[in-house]
Amino acid sequence: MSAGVNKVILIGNLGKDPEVRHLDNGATVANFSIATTESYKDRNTGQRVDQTEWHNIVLWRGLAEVAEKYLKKGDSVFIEGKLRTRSWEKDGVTRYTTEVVGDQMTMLGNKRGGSDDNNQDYSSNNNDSGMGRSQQTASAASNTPDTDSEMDDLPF
Amino acid sequence: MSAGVNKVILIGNLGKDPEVRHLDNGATVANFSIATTESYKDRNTGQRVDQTEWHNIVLWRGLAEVAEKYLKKGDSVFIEGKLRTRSWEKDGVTRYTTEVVGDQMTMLGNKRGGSDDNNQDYSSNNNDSGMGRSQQTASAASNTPDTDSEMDDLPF
Amino acid sequence: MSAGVNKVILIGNLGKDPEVRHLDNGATVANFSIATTESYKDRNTGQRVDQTEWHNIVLWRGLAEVAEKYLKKGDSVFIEGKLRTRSWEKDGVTRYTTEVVGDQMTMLGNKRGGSDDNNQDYSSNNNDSGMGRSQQTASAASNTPDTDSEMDDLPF
Amino acid sequence: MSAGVNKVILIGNLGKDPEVRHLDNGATVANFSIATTESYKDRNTGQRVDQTEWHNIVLWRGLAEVAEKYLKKGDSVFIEGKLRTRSWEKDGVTRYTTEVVGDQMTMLGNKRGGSDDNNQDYSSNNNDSGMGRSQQTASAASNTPDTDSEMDDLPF
DNA sequence: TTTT
DNA sequence: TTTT
Repeated sequence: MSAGVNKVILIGNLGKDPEVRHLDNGATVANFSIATTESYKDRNTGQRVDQTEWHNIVLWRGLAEVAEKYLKKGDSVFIEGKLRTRSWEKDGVTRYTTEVVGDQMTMLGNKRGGSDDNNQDYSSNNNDSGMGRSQQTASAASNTPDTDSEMDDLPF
Repeated sequence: MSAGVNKVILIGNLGKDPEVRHLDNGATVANFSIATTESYKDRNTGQRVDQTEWHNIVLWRGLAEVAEKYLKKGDSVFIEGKLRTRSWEKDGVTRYTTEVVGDQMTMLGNKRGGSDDNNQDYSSNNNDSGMGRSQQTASAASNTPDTDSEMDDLPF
Repeated sequence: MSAGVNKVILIGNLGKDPEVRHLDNGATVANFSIATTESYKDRNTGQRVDQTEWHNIVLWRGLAEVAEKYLKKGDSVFIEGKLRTRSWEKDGVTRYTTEVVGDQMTMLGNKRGGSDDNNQDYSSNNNDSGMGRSQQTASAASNTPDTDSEMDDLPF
Repeated sequence: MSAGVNKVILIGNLGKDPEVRHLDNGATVANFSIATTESYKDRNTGQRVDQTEWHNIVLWRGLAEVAEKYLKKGDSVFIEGKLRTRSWEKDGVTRYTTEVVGDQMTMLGNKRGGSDDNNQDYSSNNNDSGMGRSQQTASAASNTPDTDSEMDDLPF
């Protein structure tokens, strides 16, 4: 349950390879940034100006493992997720970082060849990351039994 | 896994009370229509014209039960789901119906009072429909053990 | 103004080349279908089953011209738009067709080579379809002055 | 044109009344925060925990004026927009703030009565804010002629 | 830091 | 009718 809706939909390119950490509790987390660019005409100069926005993406468990395995700098991805703002201290100053915690990801191609052949969608619910289901879930949350989605074998 | 993205986001009002069926296999399904209205200025007359679009919504299991219990004609809801077109025969003619299969629902208020007090979000993954979790899941898919989302007790 | 929200977000592949018509009033309209595929595990057989959904896309004016020029069978596109159900008579029977009227399109690559090089976004508001703005708008709605979006030269 | 997609969809409640500024160039800008709450079950305690996320909203021109006129602390709104991260200096430290720049808003009701009667949608393109169209646009960008959307008098 |  |  939750009050309200918190949804982000992005298509952009990775600025660098993902940074992936394997936590002590068995969970995997991936961090990377993707860029979206909007261009507009400057009122005064009449010139086209590109404005690039960088989005911090966080993926957990199965999605993080897919990112680790398949995503590289420059790749194009569709990310669906939610906004989350974290605060942290540095030099006695509280700082805030807003991230997009992804729960759905589709790889949209890269320049390494075979762009469309890799166009697949992953969600944080079903753990169909190509390495086999149980393996997938196990590495995402080691002490969680892989019975998380009996209902996703129904087409609705 | 899936190739592509199929997502619908609607906010509209129910034209009638939901029709709810309890299937033999224990599943519950709710059907209702919601209206969204767009107004535009007619080029010739200069008059404002309202154009109302009706959307056929289908909800399964826990969401259907929430709809049965709480949704009435006129209520405003947020629905997130996917498009699905079904075909059926009638008088030897194949007909098509496009529906929105909801996987997320938020009630946005009604005119019966208590609008905001009821503003709650439901998803087809967690079965938090107010009647208790196990009960909820049981009625949605009778022979499915209620272990569907050990991971939703993590805030990410 | 409009009451409610009516939004569709799709990523899929064209089943055929777009059908493009140039209307007498100067407007261009493009029609094509895109497929999204979801796969699920059949409860009884345990087999993976692919379920493909076909979406009827309609694009107007500038977007239609971009489609005419750049989209081909098999191409992958991101489409954002709204649902619209039309009714029409045939043999005395009223039939309904639900379409997605696109107002935003991003080409996500194809198999003809240069996938990412063509990854550009178009909207029904700015008419930046690569052939020059005024030209674009003129063909989209011949008797409409190209002053439609002075505000889109601001980056917010 | 733009490369990629940058879209945010929120439904939440205002934490305070909007702060509205009327700039020297005639533009109006509104800032406010809305909260979305997600609840999850803590693994260890088994308790339900509410996690509230605050989103910084920025609205310009017509939307800002609608916010100034109609939105109050506690009100529920639907916001569609895009993410934008700004940086600013303070005490020699660069700080970042991520905001949602809204381009669509629907008021979903309040506790002051008349919830549904006020359920209307506004966009940053058409300036239909109830005070009359030209007035609306004029205050949003004083030196911009009100010819911005001849095409929005077509229902597609 | 990406991409067009 | 596409795609993986």
